[in-house]
Amino acid sequence: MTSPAGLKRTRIQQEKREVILDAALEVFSAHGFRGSTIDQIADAAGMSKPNLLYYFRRKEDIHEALLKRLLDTWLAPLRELDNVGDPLTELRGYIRRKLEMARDFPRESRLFANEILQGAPRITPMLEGELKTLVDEKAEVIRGWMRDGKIVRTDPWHLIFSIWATTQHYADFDVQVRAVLGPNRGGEGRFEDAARYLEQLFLDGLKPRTT
Amino acid sequence: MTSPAGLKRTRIQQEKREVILDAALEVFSAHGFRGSTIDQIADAAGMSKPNLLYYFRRKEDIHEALLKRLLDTWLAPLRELDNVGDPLTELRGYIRRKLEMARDFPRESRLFANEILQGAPRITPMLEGELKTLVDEKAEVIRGWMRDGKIVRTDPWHLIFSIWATTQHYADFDVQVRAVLGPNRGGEGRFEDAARYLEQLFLDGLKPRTT
DNA sequence: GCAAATTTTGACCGAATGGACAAAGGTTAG
DNA sequence: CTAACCTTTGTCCATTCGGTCAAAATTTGC
Repeated sequence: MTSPAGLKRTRIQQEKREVILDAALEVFSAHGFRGSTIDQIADAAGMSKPNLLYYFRRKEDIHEALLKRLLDTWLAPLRELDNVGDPLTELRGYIRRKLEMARDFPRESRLFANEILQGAPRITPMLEGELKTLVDEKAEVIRGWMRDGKIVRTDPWHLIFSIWATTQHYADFDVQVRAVLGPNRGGEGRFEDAARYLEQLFLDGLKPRTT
Repeated sequence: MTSPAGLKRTRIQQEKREVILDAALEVFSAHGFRGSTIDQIADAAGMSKPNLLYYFRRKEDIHEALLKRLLDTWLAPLRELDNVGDPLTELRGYIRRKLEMARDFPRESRLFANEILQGAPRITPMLEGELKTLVDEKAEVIRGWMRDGKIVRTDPWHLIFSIWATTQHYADFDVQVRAVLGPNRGGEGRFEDAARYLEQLFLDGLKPRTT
Protein backbone atom coordinates (compact mmCIF):
# COMPACT_ATOMS: atom_id res chain seq x y z
CA MET A 1 0.00 0.00 0.00
CA THR A 2 1.74 3.14 -1.24
CA SER A 3 -1.12 5.54 -0.61
CA PRO A 4 -1.43 7.91 2.36
CA ALA A 5 -4.82 6.35 3.02
CA GLY A 6 -2.96 3.32 4.30
CA LEU A 7 -2.42 2.99 8.02
CA LYS A 8 1.38 3.04 8.02
CA ARG A 9 2.46 6.67 7.81
CA THR A 10 5.95 7.93 7.10
CA ARG A 11 7.55 10.68 9.14
CA ILE A 12 6.87 13.24 6.42
CA GLN A 13 3.27 12.13 6.10
CA GLN A 14 2.62 12.56 9.79
CA GLU A 15 4.18 15.99 9.85
CA LYS A 16 2.51 17.27 6.71
CA ARG A 17 -0.90 15.96 7.69
CA GLU A 18 -0.61 17.92 10.92
CA VAL A 19 0.35 21.07 9.06
CA ILE A 20 -2.57 20.63 6.68
CA LEU A 21 -5.08 20.00 9.45
CA ASP A 22 -3.96 23.09 11.30
CA ALA A 23 -4.22 25.20 8.16
CA ALA A 24 -7.61 23.71 7.37
CA LEU A 25 -8.88 24.47 10.87
CA GLU A 26 -7.94 28.09 10.35
CA VAL A 27 -9.70 28.28 6.99
CA PHE A 28 -12.76 26.13 7.65
CA SER A 29 -13.54 27.80 10.97
CA ALA A 30 -13.44 31.21 9.32
CA HIS A 31 -15.40 30.49 6.14
CA GLY A 32 -17.27 27.23 6.67
CA PHE A 33 -16.87 24.13 4.53
CA ARG A 34 -18.37 25.42 1.30
CA GLY A 35 -16.83 28.82 1.77
CA SER A 36 -13.32 27.42 1.91
CA THR A 37 -11.26 26.39 -1.11
CA ILE A 38 -8.51 23.82 -1.36
CA ASP A 39 -6.26 26.54 -2.68
CA GLN A 40 -6.77 28.62 0.45
CA ILE A 41 -5.89 25.67 2.65
CA ALA A 42 -2.88 24.78 0.53
CA ASP A 43 -1.71 28.38 0.73
CA ALA A 44 -2.13 28.47 4.49
CA ALA A 45 -0.26 25.18 4.75
CA GLY A 46 2.53 26.47 2.53
CA MET A 47 2.26 23.86 -0.18
CA SER A 48 0.84 23.41 -3.66
CA LYS A 49 -2.69 22.17 -4.21
CA PRO A 50 -1.70 18.87 -5.86
CA ASN A 51 0.71 18.30 -3.02
CA LEU A 52 -2.04 18.78 -0.48
CA LEU A 53 -4.28 16.41 -2.42
CA TYR A 54 -1.57 13.82 -2.17
CA TYR A 55 -2.14 13.70 1.60
CA PHE A 56 -5.91 14.07 1.54
CA ARG A 57 -7.64 12.79 -1.56
CA ARG A 58 -10.70 14.99 -1.23
CA LYS A 59 -11.59 18.26 0.44
CA GLU A 60 -14.17 16.43 2.49
CA ASP A 61 -11.53 14.04 3.84
CA ILE A 62 -9.75 16.96 5.49
CA HIS A 63 -12.97 18.18 7.03
CA GLU A 64 -13.82 14.74 8.30
CA ALA A 65 -10.39 14.21 9.84
CA LEU A 66 -10.68 17.61 11.50
CA LEU A 67 -14.07 16.92 13.05
CA LYS A 68 -12.95 13.52 14.23
CA ARG A 69 -9.88 14.93 15.94
CA LEU A 70 -11.91 17.75 17.42
CA LEU A 71 -14.61 15.75 19.13
CA ASP A 72 -12.49 14.10 21.80
CA THR A 73 -10.96 17.40 22.83
CA TRP A 74 -14.33 19.01 22.76
CA LEU A 75 -16.08 16.59 25.08
CA ALA A 76 -13.17 16.20 27.50
CA PRO A 77 -14.43 18.87 29.94
CA LEU A 78 -17.82 17.18 30.25
CA ARG A 79 -16.17 13.78 30.73
CA GLU A 80 -14.32 15.21 33.70
CA LEU A 81 -17.54 16.20 35.41
CA ASP A 82 -17.79 13.63 38.16
CA ASN A 83 -19.59 13.17 41.38
CA VAL A 84 -16.52 13.16 43.52
CA GLY A 85 -16.24 16.41 45.44
CA ASP A 86 -18.75 19.13 46.09
CA PRO A 87 -21.42 19.45 43.36
CA LEU A 88 -21.32 23.22 43.19
CA THR A 89 -17.53 23.13 42.93
CA GLU A 90 -17.78 20.53 40.17
CA LEU A 91 -20.20 22.65 38.18
CA ARG A 92 -18.14 25.78 38.70
CA GLY A 93 -15.10 23.86 37.46
CA TYR A 94 -16.95 22.66 34.39
CA ILE A 95 -18.06 26.17 33.51
CA ARG A 96 -14.54 27.45 33.97
CA ARG A 97 -13.05 24.73 31.79
CA LYS A 98 -15.56 25.34 29.02
CA LEU A 99 -14.90 29.05 29.12
CA GLU A 100 -11.17 28.43 28.93
CA MET A 101 -11.74 26.30 25.85
CA ALA A 102 -13.73 29.08 24.23
CA ARG A 103 -10.82 31.38 24.94
CA ASP A 104 -8.01 29.05 23.92
CA PHE A 105 -9.62 27.10 21.09
CA PRO A 106 -12.07 29.46 19.38
CA ARG A 107 -11.38 27.95 15.96
CA GLU A 108 -12.44 24.52 17.15
CA SER A 109 -15.59 25.99 18.63
CA ARG A 110 -16.49 27.77 15.41
CA LEU A 111 -15.81 24.71 13.31
CA PHE A 112 -18.22 22.79 15.48
CA ALA A 113 -20.78 25.59 15.45
CA ASN A 114 -20.62 25.76 11.67
CA GLU A 115 -21.27 22.07 11.39
CA ILE A 116 -24.26 22.15 13.73
CA LEU A 117 -25.69 25.27 12.10
CA GLN A 118 -25.69 23.53 8.72
CA GLY A 119 -27.74 20.73 10.25
CA ALA A 120 -24.82 18.54 11.31
CA PRO A 121 -24.78 16.65 7.98
CA ARG A 122 -21.62 14.78 8.88
CA ILE A 123 -21.90 14.19 12.61
CA THR A 124 -25.55 13.51 13.34
CA PRO A 125 -24.83 9.84 14.16
CA MET A 126 -22.27 10.96 16.71
CA LEU A 127 -24.69 13.43 18.27
CA GLU A 128 -27.38 10.81 18.64
CA GLY A 129 -24.95 8.18 19.82
CA GLU A 130 -21.80 9.06 21.68
CA LEU A 131 -22.84 12.57 22.70
CA LYS A 132 -26.34 11.66 23.82
CA THR A 133 -25.01 8.76 25.87
CA LEU A 134 -22.47 10.96 27.59
CA VAL A 135 -24.98 13.70 28.34
CA ASP A 136 -27.58 11.25 29.63
CA GLU A 137 -24.94 9.79 31.93
CA LYS A 138 -23.96 13.18 33.32
CA ALA A 139 -27.60 14.21 33.61
CA GLU A 140 -28.02 11.24 35.92
CA VAL A 141 -25.10 12.41 38.04
CA ILE A 142 -26.66 15.86 38.29
CA ARG A 143 -30.02 14.35 39.20
CA GLY A 144 -28.28 12.59 42.07
CA TRP A 145 -27.07 15.92 43.36
CA MET A 146 -30.62 17.23 43.22
CA ARG A 147 -31.94 14.26 45.18
CA ASP A 148 -29.30 14.94 47.82
CA GLY A 149 -30.41 18.56 47.99
CA LYS A 150 -26.98 19.77 46.91
CA ILE A 151 -28.39 21.83 44.05
CA VAL A 152 -31.91 22.96 43.25
CA ARG A 153 -34.27 20.64 41.41
CA THR A 154 -34.33 21.56 37.76
CA ASP A 155 -33.82 20.07 34.30
CA PRO A 156 -30.31 18.55 34.03
CA TRP A 157 -30.29 18.49 30.21
CA HIS A 158 -31.22 22.12 29.84
CA LEU A 159 -28.72 22.94 32.55
CA ILE A 160 -26.00 21.42 30.42
CA PHE A 161 -27.30 23.24 27.33
CA SER A 162 -27.15 26.55 29.15
CA ILE A 163 -23.54 25.97 30.12
CA TRP A 164 -22.64 25.11 26.55
CA ALA A 165 -24.51 28.11 25.19
CA THR A 166 -23.13 30.72 27.56
CA THR A 167 -19.50 29.62 27.30
CA GLN A 168 -19.29 28.85 23.59
CA HIS A 169 -20.95 32.19 22.91
CA TYR A 170 -17.62 33.87 23.70
CA ALA A 171 -15.94 31.94 20.89
CA ASP A 172 -18.69 31.71 18.27
CA PHE A 173 -20.04 35.25 18.65
CA ASP A 174 -16.71 36.81 19.54
CA VAL A 175 -17.01 39.54 16.90
CA GLN A 176 -20.33 40.63 18.31
CA VAL A 177 -19.14 40.47 21.91
CA ARG A 178 -16.15 42.65 21.14
CA ALA A 179 -18.19 45.07 19.07
CA VAL A 180 -20.70 45.57 21.86
CA LEU A 181 -18.16 45.81 24.66
CA GLY A 182 -16.14 48.33 22.71
CA PRO A 183 -12.39 48.90 22.73
CA ASN A 184 -12.08 49.40 26.48
CA ARG A 185 -14.00 46.52 27.99
CA GLY A 186 -13.60 44.27 24.94
CA GLY A 187 -9.93 43.43 25.50
CA GLU A 188 -8.51 40.23 26.93
CA GLY A 189 -10.14 40.95 30.26
CA ARG A 190 -13.54 40.07 28.84
CA PHE A 191 -13.00 36.42 29.67
CA GLU A 192 -12.38 37.12 33.33
CA ASP A 193 -15.44 39.36 33.44
CA ALA A 194 -17.44 36.60 31.80
CA ALA A 195 -16.12 34.02 34.27
CA ARG A 196 -17.11 36.16 37.24
CA TYR A 197 -20.53 36.90 35.82
CA LEU A 198 -21.31 33.30 34.85
CA GLU A 199 -20.27 31.98 38.25
CA GLN A 200 -22.67 34.38 39.91
CA LEU A 201 -25.46 33.62 37.47
CA PHE A 202 -25.25 29.87 37.78
CA LEU A 203 -24.85 29.81 41.53
CA ASP A 204 -27.12 32.57 42.78
CA GLY A 205 -29.20 33.86 39.88
CA LEU A 206 -30.29 37.46 39.67
CA LYS A 207 -32.89 37.72 42.40
CA PRO A 208 -31.49 39.40 45.52
CA ARG A 209 -31.28 37.06 48.51
CA THR A 210 -32.61 39.69 50.89
CA THR A 211 -36.18 40.33 49.82
CA MET B 1 -36.06 54.38 -14.15
CA THR B 2 -37.13 50.99 -15.45
CA SER B 3 -35.02 48.88 -13.13
CA PRO B 4 -36.22 47.16 -9.94
CA ALA B 5 -33.47 49.02 -8.13
CA GLY B 6 -35.57 52.12 -8.49
CA LEU B 7 -37.71 53.16 -5.58
CA LYS B 8 -41.09 52.91 -7.31
CA ARG B 9 -42.09 49.24 -7.25
CA THR B 10 -44.90 47.65 -9.21
CA ARG B 11 -47.32 45.21 -7.63
CA ILE B 12 -45.52 42.26 -9.20
CA GLN B 13 -42.17 43.53 -8.04
CA GLN B 14 -43.29 43.80 -4.47
CA GLU B 15 -44.82 40.36 -4.46
CA LYS B 16 -41.94 38.63 -6.20
CA ARG B 17 -39.33 40.29 -4.04
CA GLU B 18 -41.12 38.95 -0.99
CA VAL B 19 -41.24 35.46 -2.46
CA ILE B 20 -37.54 35.64 -3.27
CA LEU B 21 -36.57 36.90 0.15
CA ASP B 22 -38.50 34.14 1.83
CA ALA B 23 -36.92 31.51 -0.39
CA ALA B 24 -33.50 33.02 0.19
CA LEU B 25 -34.00 33.00 3.95
CA GLU B 26 -34.72 29.29 3.76
CA VAL B 27 -31.65 28.57 1.67
CA PHE B 28 -29.14 30.98 3.23
CA SER B 29 -30.03 29.98 6.79
CA ALA B 30 -29.49 26.32 5.95
CA HIS B 31 -26.27 26.55 3.95
CA GLY B 32 -24.74 29.94 4.64
CA PHE B 33 -23.96 32.56 2.01
CA ARG B 34 -21.21 30.79 0.13
CA GLY B 35 -22.94 27.45 0.50
CA SER B 36 -26.06 28.67 -1.26
CA THR B 37 -26.47 29.03 -5.00
CA ILE B 38 -28.70 31.36 -6.95
CA ASP B 39 -30.21 28.33 -8.63
CA GLN B 40 -31.25 26.89 -5.28
CA ILE B 41 -32.94 30.13 -4.32
CA ALA B 42 -34.60 30.45 -7.70
CA ASP B 43 -35.86 26.88 -7.39
CA ALA B 44 -37.22 27.51 -3.91
CA ALA B 45 -38.87 30.69 -5.17
CA GLY B 46 -40.38 28.85 -8.12
CA MET B 47 -38.80 30.93 -10.83
CA SER B 48 -35.91 30.82 -13.27
CA LYS B 49 -32.49 32.15 -12.39
CA PRO B 50 -32.50 35.02 -14.88
CA ASN B 51 -35.94 35.94 -13.65
CA LEU B 52 -34.68 36.11 -10.08
CA LEU B 53 -31.73 38.20 -11.20
CA TYR B 54 -34.18 40.61 -12.72
CA TYR B 55 -35.37 41.48 -9.22
CA PHE B 56 -32.02 41.30 -7.45
CA ARG B 57 -29.02 42.05 -9.63
CA ARG B 58 -26.50 40.17 -7.53
CA LYS B 59 -26.59 37.31 -5.04
CA GLU B 60 -25.17 39.62 -2.43
CA ASP B 61 -28.05 42.07 -2.89
CA ILE B 62 -30.49 39.42 -1.73
CA HIS B 63 -28.37 38.68 1.30
CA GLU B 64 -28.07 42.33 2.15
CA ALA B 65 -31.80 42.94 1.84
CA LEU B 66 -32.40 39.93 4.05
CA LEU B 67 -30.07 41.07 6.80
CA LYS B 68 -31.49 44.56 6.70
CA ARG B 69 -35.05 43.33 7.05
CA LEU B 70 -34.00 40.95 9.80
CA LEU B 71 -32.29 43.35 12.12
CA ASP B 72 -35.30 45.37 13.20
CA THR B 73 -37.26 42.23 14.03
CA TRP B 74 -34.29 40.81 15.79
CA LEU B 75 -33.69 43.70 18.13
CA ALA B 76 -37.34 44.40 18.86
CA PRO B 77 -37.45 42.30 22.06
CA LEU B 78 -34.50 44.17 23.55
CA ARG B 79 -36.04 47.52 22.60
CA GLU B 80 -39.11 46.58 24.60
CA LEU B 81 -37.04 46.07 27.73
CA ASP B 82 -37.95 49.12 29.75
CA ASN B 83 -37.79 50.28 33.29
CA VAL B 84 -41.50 50.55 33.76
CA GLY B 85 -42.75 47.71 35.93
CA ASP B 86 -40.92 45.27 38.14
CA PRO B 87 -37.32 44.59 37.00
CA LEU B 88 -37.49 40.84 37.53
CA THR B 89 -40.74 40.70 35.59
CA GLU B 90 -39.17 42.74 32.80
CA LEU B 91 -36.20 40.41 32.55
CA ARG B 92 -38.41 37.34 32.65
CA GLY B 93 -40.47 38.85 29.84
CA TYR B 94 -37.38 39.54 27.77
CA ILE B 95 -36.15 35.98 28.17
CA ARG B 96 -39.55 34.64 27.22
CA ARG B 97 -39.78 36.83 24.13
CA LYS B 98 -36.31 35.84 22.97
CA LEU B 99 -37.11 32.18 23.44
CA GLU B 100 -40.32 32.57 21.48
CA MET B 101 -38.34 34.12 18.66
CA ALA B 102 -35.94 31.19 18.66
CA ARG B 103 -38.96 28.91 18.39
CA ASP B 104 -40.91 30.90 15.79
CA PHE B 105 -38.09 32.35 13.70
CA PRO B 106 -35.25 29.84 13.74
CA ARG B 107 -34.24 30.65 10.18
CA GLU B 108 -33.69 34.28 11.06
CA SER B 109 -31.62 33.27 14.05
CA ARG B 110 -29.46 30.96 11.98
CA LEU B 111 -28.96 33.54 9.27
CA PHE B 112 -27.71 35.94 11.88
CA ALA B 113 -25.54 33.30 13.54
CA ASN B 114 -24.00 32.42 10.20
CA GLU B 115 -23.12 36.03 9.56
CA ILE B 116 -21.50 36.51 12.97
CA LEU B 117 -19.62 33.22 12.78
CA GLN B 118 -18.03 34.30 9.52
CA GLY B 119 -16.78 37.41 11.26
CA ALA B 120 -19.77 39.64 10.45
CA PRO B 121 -18.21 40.86 7.17
CA ARG B 122 -21.36 42.72 6.19
CA ILE B 123 -22.76 44.02 9.47
CA THR B 124 -19.80 44.99 11.61
CA PRO B 125 -20.67 48.71 11.32
CA MET B 126 -24.16 47.96 12.60
CA LEU B 127 -22.80 45.94 15.51
CA GLU B 128 -20.44 48.70 16.54
CA GLY B 129 -23.03 51.39 15.98
CA GLU B 130 -26.72 50.73 16.35
CA LEU B 131 -26.41 47.53 18.36
CA LYS B 132 -23.75 48.78 20.75
CA THR B 133 -25.74 51.95 21.40
CA LEU B 134 -28.88 50.01 22.16
CA VAL B 135 -27.10 47.57 24.47
CA ASP B 136 -25.26 50.32 26.30
CA GLU B 137 -28.56 52.06 26.84
CA LYS B 138 -30.23 48.95 28.23
CA ALA B 139 -27.17 48.16 30.33
CA GLU B 140 -27.70 51.53 31.98
CA VAL B 141 -31.31 50.65 32.72
CA ILE B 142 -30.19 47.39 34.29
CA ARG B 143 -27.55 49.18 36.32
CA GLY B 144 -30.29 51.36 37.71
CA TRP B 145 -32.13 48.28 38.91
CA MET B 146 -28.96 47.16 40.64
CA ARG B 147 -28.53 50.48 42.39
CA ASP B 148 -32.10 50.18 43.63
CA GLY B 149 -31.35 46.70 44.95
CA LYS B 150 -33.98 45.18 42.69
CA ILE B 151 -31.54 42.68 41.21
CA VAL B 152 -28.08 41.57 42.32
CA ARG B 153 -25.05 43.62 41.34
CA THR B 154 -23.38 42.04 38.37
CA ASP B 155 -22.20 42.83 34.84
CA PRO B 156 -25.14 44.11 32.73
CA TRP B 157 -23.42 43.45 29.39
CA HIS B 158 -22.59 39.86 30.17
CA LEU B 159 -26.07 39.46 31.56
CA ILE B 160 -27.47 40.43 28.17
CA PHE B 161 -25.00 38.12 26.40
CA SER B 162 -26.11 35.21 28.54
CA ILE B 163 -29.74 35.79 27.65
CA TRP B 164 -28.89 35.93 23.96
CA ALA B 165 -26.74 32.82 24.17
CA THR B 166 -29.15 30.63 26.11
CA THR B 167 -32.20 31.49 24.04
CA GLN B 168 -30.69 31.54 20.56
CA HIS B 169 -29.05 28.22 21.35
CA TYR B 170 -32.44 26.57 20.83
CA ALA B 171 -32.60 27.85 17.26
CA ASP B 172 -28.96 27.72 16.19
CA PHE B 173 -28.08 24.39 17.79
CA ASP B 174 -31.50 22.86 17.35
CA VAL B 175 -30.17 19.72 15.68
CA GLN B 176 -27.91 19.05 18.61
CA VAL B 177 -30.58 19.83 21.18
CA ARG B 178 -33.00 17.42 19.58
CA ALA B 179 -30.36 14.74 19.13
CA VAL B 180 -29.39 14.90 22.80
CA LEU B 181 -32.94 15.06 24.14
CA GLY B 182 -33.98 12.12 22.00
CA PRO B 183 -37.36 11.39 20.41
CA ASN B 184 -39.35 11.60 23.65
CA ARG B 185 -38.18 14.80 25.31
CA GLY B 186 -37.07 16.40 22.04
CA GLY B 187 -40.57 17.15 20.73
CA GLU B 188 -42.31 20.50 20.72
CA GLY B 189 -42.40 20.48 24.52
CA ARG B 190 -38.71 21.23 24.63
CA PHE B 191 -39.40 24.94 24.44
CA GLU B 192 -41.62 24.93 27.49
CA ASP B 193 -39.04 22.89 29.37
CA ALA B 194 -36.40 25.39 28.33
CA ALA B 195 -38.58 28.32 29.41
CA ARG B 196 -39.13 26.82 32.85
CA TYR B 197 -35.47 25.99 33.29
CA LEU B 198 -34.19 29.38 32.13
CA GLU B 199 -36.59 31.26 34.38
CA GLN B 200 -35.33 29.33 37.35
CA LEU B 201 -31.70 29.74 36.35
CA PHE B 202 -31.85 33.48 35.84
CA LEU B 203 -33.91 34.22 38.91
CA ASP B 204 -32.57 31.84 41.52
CA GLY B 205 -29.47 30.13 40.17
CA LEU B 206 -28.56 26.61 41.14
CA LYS B 207 -27.49 26.97 44.75
CA PRO B 208 -30.20 25.84 47.17
CA ARG B 209 -31.65 28.68 49.24
CA THR B 210 -31.61 26.64 52.42
CA THR B 211 -27.98 26.07 53.16
C1' DG C 1 -57.78 47.47 -28.50
C1' DC C 2 -53.27 48.76 -28.78
C1' DA C 3 -48.82 50.77 -27.90
C1' DA C 4 -45.52 51.13 -24.28
C1' DA C 5 -43.64 49.16 -20.41
C1' DT C 6 -42.72 45.26 -17.68
C1' DT C 7 -41.74 40.38 -16.91
C1' DT C 8 -39.94 35.87 -18.28
C1' DT C 9 -37.00 32.73 -20.60
C1' DG C 10 -33.32 30.06 -23.21
C1' DA C 11 -28.88 30.34 -24.53
C1' DC C 12 -24.58 31.71 -23.46
C1' DC C 13 -20.01 33.32 -21.13
C1' DG C 14 -15.92 33.71 -18.12
C1' DA C 15 -14.00 32.71 -13.78
C1' DA C 16 -13.48 29.75 -9.96
C1' DT C 17 -13.03 25.35 -8.18
C1' DG C 18 -12.38 20.31 -7.12
C1' DG C 19 -9.74 17.01 -8.74
C1' DA C 20 -6.61 13.86 -12.14
C1' DC C 21 -2.12 12.67 -13.95
C1' DA C 22 2.30 11.92 -15.48
C1' DA C 23 6.76 13.27 -15.04
C1' DA C 24 10.43 15.24 -12.21
C1' DG C 25 12.76 15.56 -7.88
C1' DG C 26 14.05 13.59 -3.23
C1' DT C 27 14.69 9.96 0.35
C1' DT C 28 15.89 5.77 2.18
C1' DA C 29 17.30 0.96 2.90
C1' DG C 30 20.48 -2.43 1.68
C1' DC D 1 25.95 3.57 -4.77
C1' DT D 2 21.74 2.40 -6.45
C1' DA D 3 17.19 0.68 -6.97
C1' DA D 4 12.82 1.15 -5.01
C1' DC D 5 9.85 4.10 -3.00
C1' DC D 6 8.02 8.52 -1.55
C1' DT D 7 7.06 13.48 -2.41
C1' DT D 8 6.30 17.54 -5.23
C1' DT D 9 4.92 20.11 -9.15
C1' DG D 10 3.06 21.99 -13.73
C1' DT D 11 -0.50 21.18 -16.59
C1' DC D 12 -4.80 20.04 -17.67
C1' DC D 13 -9.97 18.92 -17.39
C1' DA D 14 -15.00 18.92 -16.25
C1' DT D 15 -18.25 21.07 -13.58
C1' DT D 16 -20.38 24.54 -11.12
C1' DC D 17 -21.70 29.03 -10.50
C1' DG D 18 -22.57 34.03 -10.81
C1' DG D 19 -24.05 36.84 -14.10
C1' DT D 20 -25.34 38.77 -19.19
C1' DC D 21 -28.28 39.44 -23.17
C1' DA D 22 -31.54 39.63 -26.64
C1' DA D 23 -35.77 38.09 -27.79
C1' DA D 24 -40.37 36.39 -26.54
C1' DA D 25 -44.41 36.71 -23.60
C1' DT D 26 -47.25 39.25 -20.65
C1' DT D 27 -49.22 43.16 -18.26
C1' DT D 28 -50.61 47.94 -17.96
C1' DG D 29 -52.19 52.66 -19.13
C1' DC D 30 -54.94 55.11 -22.15
